[in-house]
Amino acid sequence: MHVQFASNATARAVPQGFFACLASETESMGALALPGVVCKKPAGETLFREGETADGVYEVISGMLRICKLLPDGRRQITGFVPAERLIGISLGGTYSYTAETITEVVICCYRRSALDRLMLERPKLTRHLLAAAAQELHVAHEQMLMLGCKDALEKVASFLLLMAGQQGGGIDATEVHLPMDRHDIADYVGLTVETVSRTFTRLKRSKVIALRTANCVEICDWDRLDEMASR
Amino acid sequence: MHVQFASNATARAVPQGFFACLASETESMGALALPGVVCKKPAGETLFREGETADGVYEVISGMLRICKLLPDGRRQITGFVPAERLIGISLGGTYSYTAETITEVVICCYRRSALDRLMLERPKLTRHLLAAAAQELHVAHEQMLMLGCKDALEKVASFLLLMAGQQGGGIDATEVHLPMDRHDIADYVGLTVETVSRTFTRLKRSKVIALRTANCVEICDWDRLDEMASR
DNA sequence: CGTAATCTTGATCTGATTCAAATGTCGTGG
DNA sequence: CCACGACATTTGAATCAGATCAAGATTACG
Repeated sequence: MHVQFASNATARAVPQGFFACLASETESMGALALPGVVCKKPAGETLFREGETADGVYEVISGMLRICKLLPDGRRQITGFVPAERLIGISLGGTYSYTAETITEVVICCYRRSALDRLMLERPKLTRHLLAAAAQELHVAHEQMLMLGCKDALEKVASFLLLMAGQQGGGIDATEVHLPMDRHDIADYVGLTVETVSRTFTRLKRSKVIALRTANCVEICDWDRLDEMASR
Repeated sequence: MHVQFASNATARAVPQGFFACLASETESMGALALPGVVCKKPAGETLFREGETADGVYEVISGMLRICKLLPDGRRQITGFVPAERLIGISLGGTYSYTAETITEVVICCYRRSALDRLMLERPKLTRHLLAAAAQELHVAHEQMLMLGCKDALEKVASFLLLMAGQQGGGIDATEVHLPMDRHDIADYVGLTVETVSRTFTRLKRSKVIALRTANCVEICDWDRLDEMASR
């Protein structure tokens, strides 16, 4: 496969869904060369900022990023956490409409927007795959709006935990959920303050629905009640 | 153009962006027949519900719809108001992830998912157009999350008014903004109660930033201050 | 007109924020 | 290994923005 590795890249993980989609196309296998560049970034780095010209689409291979938007006075909304196998940066306008920052060390694969644009015209399936990804993102965004607008603190935190548990894969009953982000990130995601998030965690702890191994490792003890608490 | 008109259809408006995209494709103009069905719906009707199998994509020709999601206990989040020239129902999963209801009488054009799916493989530009629409929706969704999670009542209502003013087209300085939805809809959109929305309107009125011709016709008197109040 | 709905206003209550301090965790260097 | 400091998390007490409950005022409509 025709992939350039950047500076400090690791070859251990191979891009999954997106790349697979490209590889499986029967037509013009010879000209497959989508110039995806795999590279590694340390935790706490900015991949791109809201407003910058959107010249790349990224696939997360391992690690986690946060997507956020800021108000002029510094208030921050985290609109999503992006785990492995997901794309970021689909925007198709001239500029990114959000900022992407690494939470952990990540390995990502970068595709240049210009190359993608060219390919999309030749590869209907690629475009459809991107459309599917966008539709999925949109679905998640709608769920989050429901949470932000309607739910109270307990419901928000419960929903957040279930979301994390879900995207941690591991299937049902993988009771150990690891939270790579800090309380401040969680707070900005659910639209509460750090203090309220912390209080809510202890509330869940006291009611024996969860247990905290460490501050960022949650054991879910009672899935059914957590589900109820999330109000769906 | 090959369009069927349903029962009580009006021919006055011709589908814009989406249709135009199809028509402008050079290839296979003969087989252009995308079976779009134009029809009229009265106010207060449900176009489709969250969870139903998503078998259609709709283009709004005139009028306005609301997109909403419900919690089991009836709490409602309106995730968007859809004006003319916009698409609803891009989901690509098996089911709609939200409910669409008419606020005013609307004229819409319905495209069957199956037909669209077939066409997408032949028409890269169509798929790209859908992708662009999805990306735009995603951008708006992110803005709304920022609003729901970070802003206070005044900022929310100000943002809402600016959004409505903006999508009312009419260019800048079209100070008359018509609000086809009721206060309850607005409340569920910005994540407040009807009472708080009402109080906020009077607050804006007293500070001479807006004036209310009627309950659903707002005159924006001071754009700059409204802009500040929205915090961007 | 009169009735029902929507919208506005007022008084009170409450969940979340704010401010402040204590506790816990981790890495560094003595 | 332990002491120290920096930082994240938790807890507590006071305050406040928005919700709730309860009337009025206004508009729409048969």
